[in-house]
Amino acid sequence: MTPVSLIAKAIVKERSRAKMSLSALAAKAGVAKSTLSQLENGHGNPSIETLWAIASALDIPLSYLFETPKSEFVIVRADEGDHLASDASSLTSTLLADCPPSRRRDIYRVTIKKGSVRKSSAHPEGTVEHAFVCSGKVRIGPDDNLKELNEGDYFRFPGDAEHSYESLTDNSLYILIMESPV
Amino acid sequence: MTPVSLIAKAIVKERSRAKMSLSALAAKAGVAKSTLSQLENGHGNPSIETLWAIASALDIPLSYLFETPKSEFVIVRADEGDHLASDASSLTSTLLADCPPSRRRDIYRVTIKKGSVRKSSAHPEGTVEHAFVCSGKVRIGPDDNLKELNEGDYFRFPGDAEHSYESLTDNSLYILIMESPV
DNA sequence: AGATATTGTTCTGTATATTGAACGATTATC
DNA sequence: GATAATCGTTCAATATACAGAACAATATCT
Repeated sequence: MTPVSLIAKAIVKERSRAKMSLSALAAKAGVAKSTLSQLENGHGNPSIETLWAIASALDIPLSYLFETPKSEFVIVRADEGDHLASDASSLTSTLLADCPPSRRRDIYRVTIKKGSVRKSSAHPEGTVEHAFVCSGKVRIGPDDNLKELNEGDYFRFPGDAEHSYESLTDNSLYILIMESPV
Repeated sequence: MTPVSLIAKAIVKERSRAKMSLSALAAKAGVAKSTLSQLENGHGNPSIETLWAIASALDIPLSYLFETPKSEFVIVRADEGDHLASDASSLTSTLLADCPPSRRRDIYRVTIKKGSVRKSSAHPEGTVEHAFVCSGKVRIGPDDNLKELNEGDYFRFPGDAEHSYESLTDNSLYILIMESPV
């Protein structure tokens, strides 16, 4: 995959997300329509300033033009996971998620009490959430994909749909990592 | 800060890290020395293919040419932290770390037994580690900045120096997030 | 020391990215 | 239904990024 074709796809995708016409984006970015048109068709070899102008007009950081997205469910139970090689047998380490390039990963500590259900509306498209339960038992996930997690369980799910959190024990503590396209 | 000046600094820094001469890098990347020279001096407006070639020759992803690093210690005790507003009082959420642009954040689950001390040599410059203790008590951090962490504690520290992990209880479980410049 | 590479910078010709206008095709407005 | 606006593409002219050679300065040889 050549860099230009990657960029081409990214621009097309972002422009449709921003609901802008090619002409409008070109005008806002201060580049010629023809330039943008060629770019979106994967032709040419744009300069960095051109890309910068386009990214700014789209309100996204430059690096977002190089990423390749993905989104899926992953659940790793407390006793599961690919253990990494470790010289000391007293230590086991499991890679729960490797980070795609150019994404934000904000880290939260969350405590939740039994009784109420915490609803969260859909985050921006492409958002992914990672939950890791430290103590207690929680029911979590998109409304059509709720999972029950025990201590040590890890769950990754799309955050760009309505989802909820609920504690099934008196108190629950979990780490929430909110991953969003920058 | 203009994009070209950012790129200029990044290339200079990376080239010195790779211990390459300007001529050697230009040759490996397949671009003229003059082009590279101008770039490093912040002149011109490079095309994406030129940057791509240089990044490849430096063995780094393109997006690394746009980042601005930082590194510091942060520790948030179990009962500390800036709680975010929450409609339901049954839920408290604390932002432990917001993610700088263009960095990898790989997530690990780690269990460690009492007795041995797990040593880790220095990771690439700019690496930051986040540790969140789920159960047990651990002593963790760079050798000159070891911290004792209890359940619920969060600790962020530079990973580009020698550091170690040790369990002070029979068993400990913590989440380790390895943040690296990419 | 003398000779020879190698360092990074500056210059000029050429290739090409960018522009602005003209284009037909669609959609909106009256 | 006719007019007007906007859509995205294609074309010629211009601005400029790139390659290659010449350059002085430093480093590495015999």
